[in-house]
Amino acid sequence: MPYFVDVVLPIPLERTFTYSLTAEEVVRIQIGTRIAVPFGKSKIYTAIVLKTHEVAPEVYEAKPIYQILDDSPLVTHMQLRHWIWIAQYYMCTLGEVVRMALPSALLLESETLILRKPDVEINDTGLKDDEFLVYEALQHQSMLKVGEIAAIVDKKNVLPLVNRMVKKGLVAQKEALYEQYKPKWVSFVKLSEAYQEDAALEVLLDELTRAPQQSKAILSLFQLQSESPKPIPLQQLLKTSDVSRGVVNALVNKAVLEIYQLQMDRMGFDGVVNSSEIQLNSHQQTALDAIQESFSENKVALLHGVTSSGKTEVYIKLLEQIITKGQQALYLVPEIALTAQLVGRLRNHFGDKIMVYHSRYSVHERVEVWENVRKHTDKAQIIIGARSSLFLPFKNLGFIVIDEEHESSFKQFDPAPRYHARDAAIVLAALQGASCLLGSATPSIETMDNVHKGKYGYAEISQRYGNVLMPDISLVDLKEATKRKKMNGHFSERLVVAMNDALEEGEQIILFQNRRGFSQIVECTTCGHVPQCPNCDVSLTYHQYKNQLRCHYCGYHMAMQNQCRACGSATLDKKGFGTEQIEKECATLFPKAKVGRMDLDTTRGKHAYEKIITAFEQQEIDILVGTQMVVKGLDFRNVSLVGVMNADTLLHYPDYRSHERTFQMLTQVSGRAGRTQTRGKVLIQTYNPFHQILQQVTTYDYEQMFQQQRYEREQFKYPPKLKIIKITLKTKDFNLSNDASRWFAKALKNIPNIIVLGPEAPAIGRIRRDYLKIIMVKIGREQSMAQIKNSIKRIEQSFNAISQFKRVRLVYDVDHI
DNA sequence: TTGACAGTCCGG
DNA sequence: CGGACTGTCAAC
Repeated sequence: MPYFVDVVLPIPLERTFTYSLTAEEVVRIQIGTRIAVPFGKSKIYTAIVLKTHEVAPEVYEAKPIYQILDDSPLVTHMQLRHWIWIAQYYMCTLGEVVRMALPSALLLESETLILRKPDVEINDTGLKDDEFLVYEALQHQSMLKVGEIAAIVDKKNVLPLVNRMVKKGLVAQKEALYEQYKPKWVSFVKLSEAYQEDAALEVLLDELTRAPQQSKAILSLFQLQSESPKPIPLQQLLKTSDVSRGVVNALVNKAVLEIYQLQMDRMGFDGVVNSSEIQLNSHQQTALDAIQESFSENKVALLHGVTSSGKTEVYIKLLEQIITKGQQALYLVPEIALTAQLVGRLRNHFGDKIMVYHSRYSVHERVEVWENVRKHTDKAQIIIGARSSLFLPFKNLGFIVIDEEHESSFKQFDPAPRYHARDAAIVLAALQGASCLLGSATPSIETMDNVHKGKYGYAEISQRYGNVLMPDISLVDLKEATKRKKMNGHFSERLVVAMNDALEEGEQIILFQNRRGFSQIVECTTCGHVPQCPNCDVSLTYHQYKNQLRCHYCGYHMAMQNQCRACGSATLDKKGFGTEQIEKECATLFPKAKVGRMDLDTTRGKHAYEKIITAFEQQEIDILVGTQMVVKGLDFRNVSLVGVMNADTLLHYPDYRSHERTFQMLTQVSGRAGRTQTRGKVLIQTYNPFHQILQQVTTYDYEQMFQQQRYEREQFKYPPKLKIIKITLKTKDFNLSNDASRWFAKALKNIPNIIVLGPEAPAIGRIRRDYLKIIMVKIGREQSMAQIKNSIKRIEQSFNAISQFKRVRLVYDVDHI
């Protein structure tokens, strides 16, 4: 009887693929097992088993699989169900979800290797230049990867070259699968069996009197043993005793010591746990009760607590309860907020019951977290992570908390799946029967709307922890200040005075400059020419750290020019009002103060971010100038003044969320001020001091902001009243992009009960040589999303049946932010 | 997404 | 005419 297996491959194809299995293989495979399968002419991919059966495919012959990769399934049923939901809801393929979900080290792919043939003798004249280059390289290395060959001969497509050489019998080709994950082994030392008894030991020490280094090593070992019963790493012994590895080796040869290996996780925690019980104040306790009440009704709950009201303590209480029940918990944070501060605080409380998971981790570290979660080890009781931690193989998930719920970085933008981690987390919680808590000082309109509809539970903390007062926020009218010539660069007189006061008191200052003005462009002051990206419709931006001009969208870069490309004059000027400029102005205005800067440029390295934060915490920096980054959940005790350089760029951002986002951002950044007894001060510079949103920020009127925004969204047909699907068409041919997008929009308009807007060219009309067109589809809440998505997919099929449209790529973004 | 294959463009 | 490049199609 033949057996078959249906699998999903980590590539953007709708279909599943069927392979044949032997009777012996079929018993080793379950749903969720990884198997390696040949795909196409030569590639081998990792696939996930969806089902095994005995129905032979009719129109093709199934290939046999290559290899079974797991003894037990790597992916749980629950995960697969969740992933299928994501693929369906966000209109992408299951394969794309799989690629995103699995750490890349678990997704082995074959690589073509080019090998030297041992006994090939060649007269060099028979070889072409590039062939000779490859041949020569192979005399030094026994094998080369395709990419390496491309680098050697400096060509993009080297496959024809390789094929030619294989045909000539110069080289051989091989497909190899790499096991990318290598467990880390650490050496430990212990005393041999024979010397465990005291008598034997005494004899030994006597013998070693003439080998002082060796006895020093033994004594250090004793010392370490007495300090802790844990295994003693070899490295630690060497360090404590300060003897060389040779000395230890000698003892091993004498059979006094033994060295053994243990597999270690790359991430350990060896700090001190301060498990003193957390005491909630009455506001926190009331909130906790309300949350638990919602949970008992199986509702998602929102914790709406003003900045520094102590939301984290409430989370910790709930986390404690979950892990005592023997369940796992997930603590989701926006990518940027993964600061050492939060992790440190939770580690301090929970010790090594916590693991952290996010994209800055190496592939190895990610596999370790994956395995610990899958086995539900003690270390993986609580996972703190960015959005991708939703995809971990939880066994018994009891609780998800989504901190800073309103953050738009929870929505994935570029590669599919374009999912919203908050929404996907709520679905995951429902699947797993886990409770789900959203936390924010400035909840999103969507979430608050769900509260008002009674769909979500609600808890509020309106007092700051320790009854610290909310900062005093005032607006500074830039128009007025400019008219009266009271501006000094980008600083109003009021801001300068306030800063001087703060500095005199020895207090710290944060200056917030939003990202819009971050990048510097280069302009010729003679002819006005600004260097453009050749592939995209954007100006190149200047990057000081490499003295380069770069494109944000495609990565194109060139060296900084000395002369204008258009007119040849050497009058190039760097323009743009970024953090760097503010930093410079600060240095002139406040020569005695130490100024630090935090933006994309200065936080490039792995630890750069932490370094700046630490320097600021330890008050080595007086004034911190930063972009959005400074807004996120940081706790600085000594900051008494926050200055917002210009609120208007935030406000006038052209999308329906700009007002909501301005409120959130300004409220959050204000929250950085005055976290101790002195009342913090916030100065917001703006040309529109009478703008509603700014007024609402100064009066902390969330409710009014919410009511007004919800009303506006309803009037102008935006979420939460309606759902939005953004469809982007990309193609290299401008006319085609017009024709195709018009055709598509026209077809969409035949779907009843939806609103179709566009096609329209986005602000940046061309990226990576592709012309872009955008069509927005708005769907009423009462409509069936699934049905409408099906109709859209059907239109896509007819679209693709038109031959000229085949080279237009379609991108769906459901719940576009 | 990848790779093979066909069609097309370009310089010699 | 070969080589490089582009578009199109199938993959189990």
